[in-house]
Amino acid sequence: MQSIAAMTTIYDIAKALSITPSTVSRALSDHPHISARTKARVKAKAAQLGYRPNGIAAALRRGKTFIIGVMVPTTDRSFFSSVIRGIEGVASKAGFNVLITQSNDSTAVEAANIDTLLKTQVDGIIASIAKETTDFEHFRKINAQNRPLVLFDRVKENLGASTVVIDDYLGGYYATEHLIQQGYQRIAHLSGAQHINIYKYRHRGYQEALSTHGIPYDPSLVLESNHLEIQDGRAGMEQLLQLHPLPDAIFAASDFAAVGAMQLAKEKGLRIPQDLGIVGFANEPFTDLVEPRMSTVEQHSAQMGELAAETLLANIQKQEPDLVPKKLVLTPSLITRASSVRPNFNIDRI
Amino acid sequence: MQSIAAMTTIYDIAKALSITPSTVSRALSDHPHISARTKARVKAKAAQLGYRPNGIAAALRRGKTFIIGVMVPTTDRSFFSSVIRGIEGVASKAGFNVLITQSNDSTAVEAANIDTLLKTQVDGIIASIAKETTDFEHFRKINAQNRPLVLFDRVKENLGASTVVIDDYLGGYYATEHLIQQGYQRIAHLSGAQHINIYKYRHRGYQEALSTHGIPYDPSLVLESNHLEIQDGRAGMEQLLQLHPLPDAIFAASDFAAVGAMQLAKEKGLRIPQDLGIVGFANEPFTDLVEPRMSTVEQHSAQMGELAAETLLANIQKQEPDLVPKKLVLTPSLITRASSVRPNFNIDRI
DNA sequence: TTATTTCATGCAATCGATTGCAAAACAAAA
DNA sequence: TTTTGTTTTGCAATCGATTGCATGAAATAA
Repeated sequence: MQSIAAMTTIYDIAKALSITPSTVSRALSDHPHISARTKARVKAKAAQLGYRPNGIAAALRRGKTFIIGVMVPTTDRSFFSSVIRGIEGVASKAGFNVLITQSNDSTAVEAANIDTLLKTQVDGIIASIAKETTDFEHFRKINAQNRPLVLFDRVKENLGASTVVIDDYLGGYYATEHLIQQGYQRIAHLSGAQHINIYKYRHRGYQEALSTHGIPYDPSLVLESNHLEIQDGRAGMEQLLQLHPLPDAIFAASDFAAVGAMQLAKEKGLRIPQDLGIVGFANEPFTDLVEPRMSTVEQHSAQMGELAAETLLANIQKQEPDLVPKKLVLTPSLITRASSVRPNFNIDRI
Repeated sequence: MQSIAAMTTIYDIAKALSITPSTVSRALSDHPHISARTKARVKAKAAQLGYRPNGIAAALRRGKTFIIGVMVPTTDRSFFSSVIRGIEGVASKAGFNVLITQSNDSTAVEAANIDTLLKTQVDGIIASIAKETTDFEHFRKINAQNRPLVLFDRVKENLGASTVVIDDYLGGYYATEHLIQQGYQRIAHLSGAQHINIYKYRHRGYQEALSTHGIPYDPSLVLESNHLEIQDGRAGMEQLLQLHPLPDAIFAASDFAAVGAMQLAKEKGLRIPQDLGIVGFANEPFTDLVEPRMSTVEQHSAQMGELAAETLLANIQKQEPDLVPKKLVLTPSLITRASSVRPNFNIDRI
C-alpha cells in the first residue's frame, strides 16, 4: 500500500524549477556558491510545496543524527527528570535532540536499551547506571562503536567514559557535621548498597565527619537497604527504635528514606527536631513540603545534566571520545531546614 | 578526517562470506527463504565483526523510524513524567523508541519542537499542549505530513487528533461533592486559565456539584491564576482570608496550589481540616507526605500514557491517522485523606 | 533422463539528502 | 576577440539497508 500523500522532496522542488537536486540542497542550506536569486526561488517553492527536510536521509549521508541518547533508571523521579531537563536545554540549544530510555534499574533492560540507542545511531549517550548492574560489558559496546559516553550520578570508572557526579563524600560529610554541630551525638545513617559509589561515598563522608569530631563510629547505627524508598526508611526507623540508647539523629542517603523515617518517628511520638534530627539527600521537592521541612543535600541536578550534555557535545564535536575521560565533580550544598535545626540549641553549651 | 573505526556493515559481512548484501540482510532478519546454514554463518560472522545494524539506513529505506515523538510542557512534573513512563513502557514493548521534547509551556518552543520531530521523521507524535498556546496551526503540520497525532490532558478539539483525557468535570464534581458531604458550606475554588479545557471543566464540575446540593455559586470564592503553582495557592489563600465570612473549604485545580493554600492557612493558624478542608488535583506524590495528608484527584497518569501510546501505535500501524479521531476519557478517582475528612463529623447532623 | 517444483541466492533499484569535482555561464582583463 | 578568472550550477557517487524480480541450484516427479 502506498502512503496517501507523498512527501515532497528536494527532487520535487528541483523538477518544479528545472534545476538539480544538488542546487536545491545547497540553496536550502544557504551555501555561498548559490546565487541569491536561486535561493529565493528555491525557498519560495519549498514553502509553497510544504517541503520538510528528511532528517533521516541527511543523517544517513552525514553519519550524524543530531540525536543524543539518554538512559536513566526512571524518569519519574525528580532528580532524574531535572537532569533530563538540563540535558535537553543544552542539547536543543546546540541543535540536538534527546532520545530517552529507562532501565527501570534492570541490567537486562539497560543492555537492551544500549543496543537500541546504538541501532538508532545516536551521536552519543548519557547514562546513569542501574542499581542492579554489576557487570558493565554492555557499556563497552558504546565505545566499541566509537560513540562517546558520559555517565552521571551512578557512574563507573574505567569504562572510558567521562563522568559527572557531585561530591557525595562531601555531601555526607556536610550533612553529618551539621547534625553534630546542632548537638546531636548518636547519629544513625540509612545507606544503600555499597557497590554503588554514591552510597559508599556518602557513607564515608558520614564516617569521616564523625571521626573528625571525635565521635566513635557505631556500626549498629548504620543500616543498609537496597532501594532507600519510603518503606525502607520506615523499616529502618523501626529497627533503630529497638536500640538503647536511641539515636538522636538520622542522616539518610535518600530523601525518600528520610521522609519514611520521619513519618514513623512522628507516629511513635518523637518530636522532630527536638528528639530526632533528620537530614536527607537530593533535595526532592517534597522535602520542602513535609512537616517539619526537611534538611537535605542539594545535588544541582539540572546543572549536572547541563554539564553532562556539554561534555558529551564536546566529545561529539571532536569526532571521538576523550582519550583521557574527564571527571567532573560538582560540590553539593547543604540545605538546612527545620528537621535538623534545634530551635534553642546553643552551640556553646556542648 | 576519517572516523577511527569504520563501522562494519552488511557489505563487510557479505564480502567476508563471499555472498551478497541482500542475503546477509535477509539472513539477519530470519527471512524464510534463507537456508539455516547461511543464517548461522551470517550471524556468526556478524557477531565476530561486531556488526550493529544501522537503524537510520533501514529507516530511510522503509520510511519508518520506529521512533515516536513526545512533547510535554515539562518533564519534571510528576504527572508528565508518569505519563512518559507509561508511553515508554508500551512503546518499547512494541519496538518503538521515544523522543522527548519539552515546550516549557511556550508556543514558540512548541512550534519549533514540532518542526524538529517531523524533521526527525518520527512515526507519530504524542503531545500535551502548552498553557500559553491559543493558536494551533503548528499542530496542523503534523497531519499535513500524514503523521498521526495523539493529544493528552491538555488537548484541543478539531485538530484531527485522537485525545486521551480524564473526565475533569467529574474530577471537579467528585472533589466538591466530597467536601459538601463532609459538611463544608463555603467552598472556594482555585482555578486556572479558562481557555484551557482541563481548568474549565474542573470549574464546571465544581459548579455543578454545588448546584446539585443546593449551594449557591458565589463568584467571589473562585480565583483564577495562570500557573496554579505553590505561590499562586498562597496568594489565593491570602485573598480568600479577606472574605467575610471566610470560606471553610478549598478545592484547588492543582496540587501545587492546594499545598500553597494549605501552607498559608496553617501559618495563619487555621486548622486543617477542622477550620478548612482542602482537596487538590493530580495526586502528586507530595500530597501523601504533607501534613495533614492531602486529599486529591488521581488522574491515572501512567495509564493515560499507555492509552495514548496504544492509540498512536494503532494509527501508525494503519498507515494513516484515524479519520474519526478517538476520544478516550478516563474516570478520575477521588482520594480522600486527612485534609478534607472531618474526624468527628456526622453526616446525619446536617 | 527430462520436466517441473521448490528452495536459496543474486541483481539492481530505491529511500532523500549531501558533496567533491567537473563544467557551464558570465565577467573582466589582455 | 581571446584569455583568464569568478560565479553558479550540474553530474554522479555515496551513506547502509531493504525488497521485487530474476536466476541458479537442488529436489522431486514424470
